[in-house]
Amino acid sequence: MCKRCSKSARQQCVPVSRHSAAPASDCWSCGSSFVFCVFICTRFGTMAKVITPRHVDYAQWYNDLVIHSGLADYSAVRGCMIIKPLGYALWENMRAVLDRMFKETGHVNAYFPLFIPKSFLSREAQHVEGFAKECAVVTHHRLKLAEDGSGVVVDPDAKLEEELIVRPTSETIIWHTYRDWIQSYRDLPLLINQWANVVRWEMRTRPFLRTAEFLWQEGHTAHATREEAIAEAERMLDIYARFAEEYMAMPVVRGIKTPSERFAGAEETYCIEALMQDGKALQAGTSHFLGQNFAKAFDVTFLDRNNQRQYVWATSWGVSTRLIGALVMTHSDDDGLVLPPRLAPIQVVFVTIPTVEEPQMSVAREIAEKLQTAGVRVHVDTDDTKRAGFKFAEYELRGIPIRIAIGRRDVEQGTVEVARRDTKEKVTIRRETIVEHVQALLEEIQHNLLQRARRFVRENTHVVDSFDDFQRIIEERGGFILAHWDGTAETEARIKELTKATIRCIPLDSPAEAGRCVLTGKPSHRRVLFACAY
RNA sequence: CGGGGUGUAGCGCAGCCUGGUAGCGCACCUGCUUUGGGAGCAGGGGGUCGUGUGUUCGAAUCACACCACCCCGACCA
Repeated sequence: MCKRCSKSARQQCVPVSRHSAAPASDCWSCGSSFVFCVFICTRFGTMAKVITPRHVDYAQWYNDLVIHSGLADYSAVRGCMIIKPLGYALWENMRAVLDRMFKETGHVNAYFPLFIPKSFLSREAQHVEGFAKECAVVTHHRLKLAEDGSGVVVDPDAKLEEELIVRPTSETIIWHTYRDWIQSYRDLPLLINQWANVVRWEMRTRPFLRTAEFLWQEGHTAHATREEAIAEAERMLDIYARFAEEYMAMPVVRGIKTPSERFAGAEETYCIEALMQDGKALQAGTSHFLGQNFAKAFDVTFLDRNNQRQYVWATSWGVSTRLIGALVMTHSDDDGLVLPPRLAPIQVVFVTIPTVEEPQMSVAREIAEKLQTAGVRVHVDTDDTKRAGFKFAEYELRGIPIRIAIGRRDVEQGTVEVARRDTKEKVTIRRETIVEHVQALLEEIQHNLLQRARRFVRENTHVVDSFDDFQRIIEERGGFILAHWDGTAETEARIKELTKATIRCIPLDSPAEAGRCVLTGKPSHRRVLFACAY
């Protein structure tokens, strides 16, 4: 694709080599040098999947990877994606871990309607303002056959009395319901979570990162005191951060949002921010202290121990399938996905060489069974229509942490070849030691991914004191910038205008430090985290 | 919502300028030979050329309109 004239790059003939970058060249149409993706010709052999290398075009790499790895597919509906079995299995694993963490902290699951009466969205002014522009609206409830036989049309007689909004989030309908559920301090706290889909009619979409419909969980809690609600919001943020680091191997910065980045209707928005490989930040989860805003809008009160009527205090918190995008952009490389073992749907895959020959298959099955008994998620490839080399590339593309290859020589010598996805290293080991070796290696890969990602964040976090440096770093390298800010929305907006960087958060662990605003020079008492964001 | 671009086989593209009834690579199917990093050879199947109207003896090709999608901005978990 040419950035200037938008023509596709002309196909070029390049011998098959997954490991050499696709060459860039001048645009064949307009002659500019903005071409950033040249297709690799397949004439020289099977070149099933082509992924644009990251250094050529990071956004294209991401799109190629999501499609070719089998995470997701484009759909017939604009802005909506199909989550394929691999992507969905990842989501199921994330959901299982988070669900357990929620339940361990006393939360229970429930399900509220997809449709929300329009009038509900008129209740909390700020909240409405935040979502009104991107809502899908249901106006009719019936179709009929067109009179000219051309298909079906909306039946004008089936107009809804009150239009329904497809939920962009469920605060309104949930708080409408909580009004009936909460009478007394004995009904509190109310700790409910729901796993659901939501719709936000976005202008521009990207697989997993921003789609019109997405899957998420939304927790909605009610509390008797302000302090308890704040503690809840912080506790859930902590769970998100722990999940990101311990399971996704993705380091995050915990912080609070500035007023301009705050959730519509919240008094305080907490967030975890992650840094992607291209130096852009990604909000990976949010937790909100909603104060009494929704309690007041929906008149949710309780009688306390002193028989005093009070409004309840609220929180809401969520993570979405966006986490899959975050996972991809944290660990994956030019050869495909790299999945952390704790979330990988398949942790170890067995490939026999040649294809499916005995006794290699029997050996593979035997070892696989031992691993499975030891709690490892394994897969034995029994497909006899593809060759070993093809399978190697395919499983690397799909991010499986460990591949075990068994050939004739291995059978003779009582060995197997173990290859790890994160470093691409291969070792030949004795068959008897396989279970211990694999278990240790899975742990090491998990650990290595986190360490590698932490190093990346460390090397791309810059403490900056002059606006010149600020601009230069944002332009040349990206990454996180820790700088002083005078605390005003005007300065925040001005910096965004000049650099496209926004305040991602005010880090919770940032120490008090006297300084001067990087733009205005006005006094500041702590550094905030800036970055260009997704 | 502004600016640009593209619609031809499942995917990626050529053909269009200069109208004559559609082609290439991959994928797919069959057979043989291969098999320690995306196999080779031979044969084969598949397309109302985005939609509509017009010009013409004749339209993938020219004109107009419409639709869809993509990219770049503004907006956003």
